[in-house]
Amino acid sequence: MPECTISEFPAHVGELVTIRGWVQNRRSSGKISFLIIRDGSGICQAVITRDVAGEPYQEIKKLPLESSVIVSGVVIMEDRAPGGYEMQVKGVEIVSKADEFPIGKKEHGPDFLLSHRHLWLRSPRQIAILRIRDTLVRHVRAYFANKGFTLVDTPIFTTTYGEDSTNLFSVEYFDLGKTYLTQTGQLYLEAAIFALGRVYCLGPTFRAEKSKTRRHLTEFWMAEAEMAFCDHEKNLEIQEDFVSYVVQNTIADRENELRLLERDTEQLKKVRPPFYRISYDDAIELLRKKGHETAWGEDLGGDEETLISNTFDKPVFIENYPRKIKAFYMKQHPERKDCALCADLLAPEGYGEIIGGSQREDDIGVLLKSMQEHALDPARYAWYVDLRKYGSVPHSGFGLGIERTLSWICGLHHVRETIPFPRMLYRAYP
RNA sequence: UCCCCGGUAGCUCAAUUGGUAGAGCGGGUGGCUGUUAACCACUAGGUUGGGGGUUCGAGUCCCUCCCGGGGAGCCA
Repeated sequence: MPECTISEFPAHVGELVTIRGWVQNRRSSGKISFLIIRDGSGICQAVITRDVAGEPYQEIKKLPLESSVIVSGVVIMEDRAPGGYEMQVKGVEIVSKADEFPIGKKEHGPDFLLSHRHLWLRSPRQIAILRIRDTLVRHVRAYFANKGFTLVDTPIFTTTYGEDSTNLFSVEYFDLGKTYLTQTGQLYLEAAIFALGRVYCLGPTFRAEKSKTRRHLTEFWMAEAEMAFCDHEKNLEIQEDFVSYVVQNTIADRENELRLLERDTEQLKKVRPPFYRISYDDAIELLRKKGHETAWGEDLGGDEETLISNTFDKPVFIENYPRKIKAFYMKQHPERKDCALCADLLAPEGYGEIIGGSQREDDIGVLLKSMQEHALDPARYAWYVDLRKYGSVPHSGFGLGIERTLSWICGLHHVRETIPFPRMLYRAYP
């Protein structure tokens, strides 16, 4: 008997086929049972009657949810069935009868669901999010491949830190003492542009921040790009193009999943270049007009970001932050010496920062001074400083947070649903 | 580290000014040939997060500890 997947049903109408999967739901009557089967490609309704099944019918109608089964039957078109196709069952082989499944059909609280994340993944909503995540990542890679970027895998263990030393996870590394789990691949990407011109990486990053908010994970994935001979202006243009590309392609490919999540994609369809651009100075002024006093020189918090991003119907860049609140490697603004040639990109609808980017300091003198101001040990960064000695060029780059971007695309309340196994302040299980 | 909220049946939640701990779902038993979180009947299921205190009496009030959630700081 030919095997097929549920997603292939349209090509097998009227045929006798076999599918393999799990019992996602079950409804039964005296002489007829409806099993909802999930096989990883989709779900279908399988109809079993006592007359056809005979003696095993009594066992089939009581199958515990999530039991694994091999089901054979004829595929028909049926409006009453979810998805429009149905299997009229000839036989059911029980592979493994499940214990009582902890995740029921009614609602559950976040604590319970997170503790059962390994089982929660099977629910339709989580399946939809994981599929959209896969699609998003594919388009991120496709964009870079199409635009002449080379993938450069950056190390997870590092001895330099890109952002802030207090937020590093440290690891004992044989006889070399402490190394740290990477916060960013950027510094290594900078080395690679001298070989490859345009490069990107996509991997996990780790931040030991004691953050308990819906925007934070201790382990998250970031797509980072770095480009030689690229100034701040060009950097923003590429980011607009990149974000528009991945958003438009992802929502086009995943209409069904986004509908299941009840995501209104009208706002997302507007995500096309150019995005809005305001300076940090303007942002402070905008916040003041909205009755939210923020002193110049302070970083923008979650509330501030939400307020600003809700003001615009498309993503907005906030440019030229004060240097003292930004990383040491950002290039000094030529006119505003106290500001950096950088920009954060805020997603609309209150989702906040999804990209941080900047032109990098290529002047060795200014870089060394900046490292001094940030109290960094020059010995650890000798290799990074070297890059300014051997053919230094203007260069820029940015990093996109995969989970925050996915959270925005899916319209989720919390980033924890965007990653298969979230790592949070008080949670590293399962 | 700080602020706020929560912890009651396997799960989601009720329980009046302190007065005999309940419901829905899930489980079990039975019924039903087109169900859509199916439905109907019956049934089992509890050291109310731990410890201490006030009281004739505590799920409820007080103290303390533990666990979780949301937020702040920080950040993608």
